[in-house]
Amino acid sequence: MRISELSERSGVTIPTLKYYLREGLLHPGELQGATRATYDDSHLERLRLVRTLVDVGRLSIERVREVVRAIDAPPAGRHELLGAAHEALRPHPASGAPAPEALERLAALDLPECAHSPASLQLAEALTAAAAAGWSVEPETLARWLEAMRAVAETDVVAELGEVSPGEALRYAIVGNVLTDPVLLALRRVAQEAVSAERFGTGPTRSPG
Amino acid sequence: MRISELSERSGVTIPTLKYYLREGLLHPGELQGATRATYDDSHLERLRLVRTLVDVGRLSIERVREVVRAIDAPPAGRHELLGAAHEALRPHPASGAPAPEALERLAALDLPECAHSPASLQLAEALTAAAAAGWSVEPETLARWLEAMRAVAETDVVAELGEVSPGEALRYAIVGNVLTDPVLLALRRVAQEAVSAERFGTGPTRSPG
DNA sequence: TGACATTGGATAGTATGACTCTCCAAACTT
DNA sequence: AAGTTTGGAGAGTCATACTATCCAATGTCA
Repeated sequence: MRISELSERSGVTIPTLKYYLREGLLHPGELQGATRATYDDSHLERLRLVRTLVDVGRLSIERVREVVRAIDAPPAGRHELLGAAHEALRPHPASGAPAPEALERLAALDLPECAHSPASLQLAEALTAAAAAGWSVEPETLARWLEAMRAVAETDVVAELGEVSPGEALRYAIVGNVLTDPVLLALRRVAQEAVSAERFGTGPTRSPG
Repeated sequence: MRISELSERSGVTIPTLKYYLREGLLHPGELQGATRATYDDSHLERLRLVRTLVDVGRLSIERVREVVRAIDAPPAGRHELLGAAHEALRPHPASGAPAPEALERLAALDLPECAHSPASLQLAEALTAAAAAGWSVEPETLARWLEAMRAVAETDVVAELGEVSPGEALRYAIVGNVLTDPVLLALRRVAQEAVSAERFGTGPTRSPG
């Protein structure tokens, strides 16, 4: 298909398509002369990925470029794949390096390959940011939350078991996390409301005194 | 204290402080003449809130303004408080209104006051966005995740039980969610790695074939 | 075959958000 | 009295993510 059809079918304007091509978010179409190129389903799929990362994941264009490059040249091992996905999804740098005491706390969770993975680093950074803002997460709380997230992760990793290519598995892991992170956080809020309703009653208005 | 001291102690530059004052993120200091005003600990605390929301929560300035207004004029009821907190923390509008089928799915979770809370709406929107991007979350998965998040929420709401003012409780709920959402997501990734390691072995590199 | 639309590619411009800078006169400090 | 600091207002800056314009070379269709 030509660029105009790609634009129509993807819902992305031609100027934006050209921008994505320039920025390396979209691989070039097959050139058929100086002023003609054709695009195919791989471009449509890529655009869906890009729009998901941008709209839902709020990733910057630069981060999206990292993601598509990783998907186009994925690591070979299953485990490295997950690391690459988590690396791609790391939150924007808020406060910087994790505090030493945050790293120590990871040891208490007895995880495999503790402080070496992107996820562990992410956790240490999140704990550091919370501590800096005066919020402490108790060790028991952290352990309990980890158990809860383990139950969630059981569901997650099952999805990556299929015999697909590394690039496909990586894309799957990234898109899956980007799309379901908001679901998970919304479920947390819903659960908070449920617990609150149980404790304080479901009546529409109650004064706190 | 004067603005220069407020700047030093908070780590926020004077121009930015003036900007926050203009934008209503920071309440005015006590005027003591045309060119003098004093600030106190309430300003320091407010700045810590604003910086947390901006740096960790990535909230826009406009959203932060909503938050501080809500904290300054909070709803009276305990339950409305949580709703106000969730309203403040709603994700940026990605795809818009939730699909009808997403709303139907909430009914299957047998929650109190299902489709009326900000959190339920957030969940419906997240499910809609996922579906639009071609990702379906199975009902059993959703139910399982809800159970997991309920365990998390038990810890959360306990923190709001204290006999504090509504404004303080609201601030607590908002800051708590903003600071621990990243912790929770990082724990999810860590758990994914743990599960992956269990299934595929902990060896540093394994080819997928 | 020739007018006219489309394309790839390059360059420049725009909109938004979040600051940051500059001024000014009126205090305050010394 | 000289010099610094302040509150307040307005304009300027910077980054990000597009969006618009131009151009010559095709392609298409009457």
